[in-house]
Order: sequence, then structure tokens, then C-alpha cells
Amino acid sequence: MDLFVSKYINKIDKKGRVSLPSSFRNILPKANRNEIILYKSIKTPSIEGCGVGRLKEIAKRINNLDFFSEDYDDFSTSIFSEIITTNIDKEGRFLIPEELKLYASIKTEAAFFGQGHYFQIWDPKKGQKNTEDSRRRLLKEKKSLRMMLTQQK
Amino acid sequence: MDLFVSKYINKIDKKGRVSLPSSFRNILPKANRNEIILYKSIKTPSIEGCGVGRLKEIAKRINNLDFFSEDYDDFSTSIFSEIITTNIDKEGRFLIPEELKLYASIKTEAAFFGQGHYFQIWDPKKGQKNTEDSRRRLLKEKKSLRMMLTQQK
DNA sequence: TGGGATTATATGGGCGTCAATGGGTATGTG
DNA sequence: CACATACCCATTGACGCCCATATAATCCCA
Repeated sequence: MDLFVSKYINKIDKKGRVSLPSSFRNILPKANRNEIILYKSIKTPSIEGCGVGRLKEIAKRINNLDFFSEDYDDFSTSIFSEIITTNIDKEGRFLIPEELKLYASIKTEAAFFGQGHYFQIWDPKKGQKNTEDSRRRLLKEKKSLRMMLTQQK
Repeated sequence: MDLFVSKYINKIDKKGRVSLPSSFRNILPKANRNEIILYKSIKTPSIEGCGVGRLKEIAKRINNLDFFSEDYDDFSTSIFSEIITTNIDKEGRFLIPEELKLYASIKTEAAFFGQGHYFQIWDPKKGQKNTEDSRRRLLKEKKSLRMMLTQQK
């Protein structure tokens, strides 16, 4: 499996270290397995993260926006200038910068949410609520979620 | 046969392991025969499962949504973070995560129901009742189930 | 074709490995 | 020196891998 999936809640120790879930580590390419990038989510009070390889993909997405729109500047400023690279130690742990922890209200525990090609880090309670809210929004259009899951080919 | 069909009831041992019915295992592609994905059924208190190949199709579909839309986040949260991948050991057994067992009220036995391209895991009693209920609904709504079943071609 | 032999499946349990976590110490940078 | 971070080692519990058994299914040959 080469996608970030499932949810994990890990502890942040006194030194600020937290384990990246093992299944997430395995997705990172062997070449850059000891480095990830982190940035503030645009839409939610959470941190988003992924392997360094995905930077190119993000750049492409932003490039697809209208170059002269305000969104273009806003996205490229908020994402690129705020991206932080962080190293993973031999035990699979890394440090979440203070500023990002503040942004996501993360204190002693970090909830990792798989999002396919990237992942999100939430305060466990906030993350739980976000999951419920987003599920509720989708259920309003029940058909679309069901189709997404069961549609053939 | 490349469809999940029929019903099986297997025991969950002390370690939480349960055998995936052999006929279900044989449907998984040889390449990914030792891994399946599980998630909560949307409409019933049961667990749904299938091979990982299906997940990749879902990922592709989500990836085609507008990256900056709310729907994109809702789908990827509801799907990727709620999906669990689990490994199948050499004897054909796997672990059902505690959270999913709770959701489906599964304790010591798991009932596997083939559903074509996927399968469901129920508490045996609940699953039995669900089968009866859905048959009853069918009989009521379509006046003649017999016609449907006996109709040729 | 009957019945013993072989194989497959479901199940149980021992044990080594790995993941998550904690902490001590060295290195480094202001 | 004070603080931050990287490296090393230790602990615990969960999980994967291996081996064993019982029952069921299949095969094979006289």
C-alpha cells in the first residue's frame, strides 16, 4: 500500500518528540525516509504533512489556479513560505515545531489522519469532531459517498 | 469465480485473529493476497472489506476532485482516515481492529457475507437478522421476488 | 466404487521482532 | 553556560512468523 490511510493517536514526550506511525513511514521513499515536510492546513486548524517528493505535486496544483487571481498568491504564500522540513530519527520520531503545534492546538497527543497522498495531524478531540462533521456533510448527499465507495471500475 | 459470495461464520481467537474464508482469499489478486482493507459500512452496523486494489481506484477518483474544494477534504477524511489496512498471515488470518469490532458488535464470532465486489462482516445474530429483514423488504416492495429470481437472462 | 491416504482449512499456542515510548548523554550553537 | 537537538540504549506490549492439531475435503488406487 502506498497511500496514507487510517488514523493513529501518538503521544508527544517531554522533549517534544512524536512517532510518525510506522505505516506512514513505510510510504516514504527509501531514499528520503528520514525527512518529511509539514505545513499549516489552509482549510482546517490542523497540520498537513507528506514526503518531500510531494512538493512537486503541490506546486502543480497551485499552478493550475489562475495565475492572476488572488487565490494564487494566497495559496503560494501560505503554503510554500510556510513549509517546514523536519527530520525523522532512528526510532521514527520527529519534532513538531512550536508554531505548528499552536496553530493546531496540539499539546500532549497528536492524531494522525491518513488522507491518501498526504496526512493531517490534529489535536485528537478536534480531529474527531472534524471527522464527524465532514461525515455529516457528506451524508446529506448520501449518494455521493456511497458511490465513491462502491462504484465499479 | 472472482466475486465474494456465500456466507461463513468463523471464530475469533484469544489474540483477536480470525480466518478470512478461503474462498474469499482466493479472490484477492496474487500480488496483494496478504492485505485487505476494512471500513465501517455506511448504512449498517457491519464492517465492509475488500482487496487493496479497490482502494487505489477510490484514491484516483478523489484525486480528480477539485483539490481546494471542501468536498475534497470531506471525502478524503471520511474515506482515507476511516479505512484500515490489515495484513493476512500465512494461515489466512487477520486482526479486526477494536474500534471496528465495537461498531459491529462483534465479540467471539464473525459472520462473513459475500457481496460481490466486497464483503461484509457481521455479528452472526445481527447478520442473520439483517438477511431476513432485507429479504422481507424485497418481498414486500417487489411484489414478486419469484419473478426476479426465475426470470431468465 | 469404497476406503485409506493425502491435502486444505480452521484453529490454538510459543516465541522472536518491531513499534511506541522513555530517558541519558554527547554535540552544537547562540 | 543554557538551551535545543541528535544519537544511543532500555522497556513494554502488540504483532508477525512458525509449528502443531483437528476436522473436512479431495484424491487415488486396488
